Amino acid sequence: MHPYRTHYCSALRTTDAGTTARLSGWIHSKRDHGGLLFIDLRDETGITQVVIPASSPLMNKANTLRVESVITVTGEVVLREESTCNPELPTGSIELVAQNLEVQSTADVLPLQVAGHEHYSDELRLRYRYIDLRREKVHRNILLRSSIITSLRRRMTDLGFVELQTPILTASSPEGARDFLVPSRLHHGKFYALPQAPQQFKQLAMVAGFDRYFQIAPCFRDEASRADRSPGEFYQLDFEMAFATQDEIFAVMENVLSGVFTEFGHGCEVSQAPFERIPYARALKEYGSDKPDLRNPLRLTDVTDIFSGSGFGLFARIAADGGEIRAIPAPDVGNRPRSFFDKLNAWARENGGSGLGYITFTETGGQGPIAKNLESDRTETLRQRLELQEGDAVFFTAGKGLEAVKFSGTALTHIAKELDLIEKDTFRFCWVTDFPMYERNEETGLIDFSHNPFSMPQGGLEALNTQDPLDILAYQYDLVCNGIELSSGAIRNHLPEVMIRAFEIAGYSEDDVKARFGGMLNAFRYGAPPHGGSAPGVDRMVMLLANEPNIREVILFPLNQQGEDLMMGAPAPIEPERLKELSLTITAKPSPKQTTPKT
RNA sequence: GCGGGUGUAGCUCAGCUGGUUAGAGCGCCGGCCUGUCACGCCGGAGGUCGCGGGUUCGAGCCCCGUCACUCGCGCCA
Repeated sequence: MHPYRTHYCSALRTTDAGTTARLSGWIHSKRDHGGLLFIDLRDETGITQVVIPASSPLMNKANTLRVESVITVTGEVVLREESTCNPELPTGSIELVAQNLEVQSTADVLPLQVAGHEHYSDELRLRYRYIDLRREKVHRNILLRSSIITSLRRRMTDLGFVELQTPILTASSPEGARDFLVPSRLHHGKFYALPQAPQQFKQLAMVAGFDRYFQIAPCFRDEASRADRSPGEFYQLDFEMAFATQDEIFAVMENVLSGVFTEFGHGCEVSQAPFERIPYARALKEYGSDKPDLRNPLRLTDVTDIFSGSGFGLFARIAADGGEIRAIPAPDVGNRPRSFFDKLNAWARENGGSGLGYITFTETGGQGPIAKNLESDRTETLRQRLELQEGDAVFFTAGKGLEAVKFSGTALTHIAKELDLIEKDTFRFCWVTDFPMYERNEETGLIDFSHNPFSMPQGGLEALNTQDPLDILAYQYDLVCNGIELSSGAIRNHLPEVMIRAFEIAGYSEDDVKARFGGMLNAFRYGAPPHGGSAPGVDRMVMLLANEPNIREVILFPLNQQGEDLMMGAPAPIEPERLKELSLTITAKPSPKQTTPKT
């Protein structure tokens, strides 16, 4: 049809000079010099400068086009004069002199500009996501995501995993989050649920004799969002292995994630196998978190014994009350002004702590409000235990229970950031292992599963029958990278009697278990292999590799913080006929306070 | 559900201690320009200062309420 090859906008080089080329793309920018018009023509691959000469009959047509209009230009590839080359562009030594210009589509005045690096509100960007996605950075993120997923698939396949598709319309599952429900038209009054994870299906695939399964799996949870947690839906690299030990599962993840992070981590240092393994109990003790950030060189130290019965009454009382005093070393802060410590103290008060006491060490011993009241031999013991010197300081968090532990972890991270101690340009992975099987529900006081109810308890049936449930650990592990939880996984419980007993401890009767998970329970009665797996989050992986602080930057069409799609207008009310067909009635929204209806 | 931040032109923002006709950059429209590459120069249009109420001689600014967006807490194994 056309006598010329169609090129991409990044294709032409000096060697193409003299040939005729045909380029299609968006008008990235226009520079009108009166008698001479330059157009930067852009497609996904790059930009080529198009020139419309003074004498050209195309001038009028081209003049009326706004940026982001779509055109096809045919013309001669011409070498630029040396002084007019653009070294910024791979195509910068040639230009296309237009002989024909076809307008494919004109653009209205844009709500946001594609060229340039202007900052736009998320609301605007999401409403016009199709324009936003033309912009270089976010477009590159989405391409990166595609490459990462391709790489994950290849690496899993190379390790002998097969990709299977599990159902999207399924039954409600008990995994903790709220389900998205889908009303059934054919089954009056009944609902499907969208899967929070393919958990039960992948386990059933193991029972079905598939040895190694994986899937880039969509997961749905009706919970609030965070900057690193998109509302509604997200993707996991879901996988499961038959006859695998915990170490074998770790080895797969270490291989795949080390590989992917090295491949896409643009030179950042990446943890190599084996990743450090930190038992849950130790993670809380040393990091105050079940998501340790190994880039942080600081560790927590328990100094409760030093303050117990000491002259510093506040901490002595907390210790006597069963609380804990935790110390955070702050090396080389002796010359910081008082305001540095005051600022940290203020931060603590705003972030869930009652304050952040400290002692600074000088040649005359401990200084500061705490040191005034603490016996000097205790101060010295403290200094020695934390291996601190003159010019260093130590911060304290004090309190009782998990909340206090978590605050100590938050403070540990904050102080390291303030002191600029967090290692840069590196991906530090670790496993957090040996999660407790059960925990006490703070509200009800009853025993609850602390993580995945389908995990195998360590010690099996005997442990369930003989130990305090709160002491039982599970073969349950998290994969953490730079303090971000990438993945949860477990060796699963594949023994019906152990499963029934495990649920019994959490308050489910055998009949409950049969009613709710009958499918899986039955399956385990016909020969089930021991198995386990994990499911690292794809979105978070891409976030880390794209170095983006917000998960929306790596999702093609993300929902906003409230879980709405501003572009498509979702969620939306539906027609009364559809409700009727589904036998559904919408009642007024229950409201805790009286609100005036909008007019 | 709760707490913080933001809301001023199509967009990004400035706007002093409450004081005359609310500004800039980009974009848009018109004009000039043959070597620019985020072209340049000249001119122009464009505003319910999120919305409602209050205080005041006077409110973009202060107070109360409300809405939207966003960050965090709760929630999410």
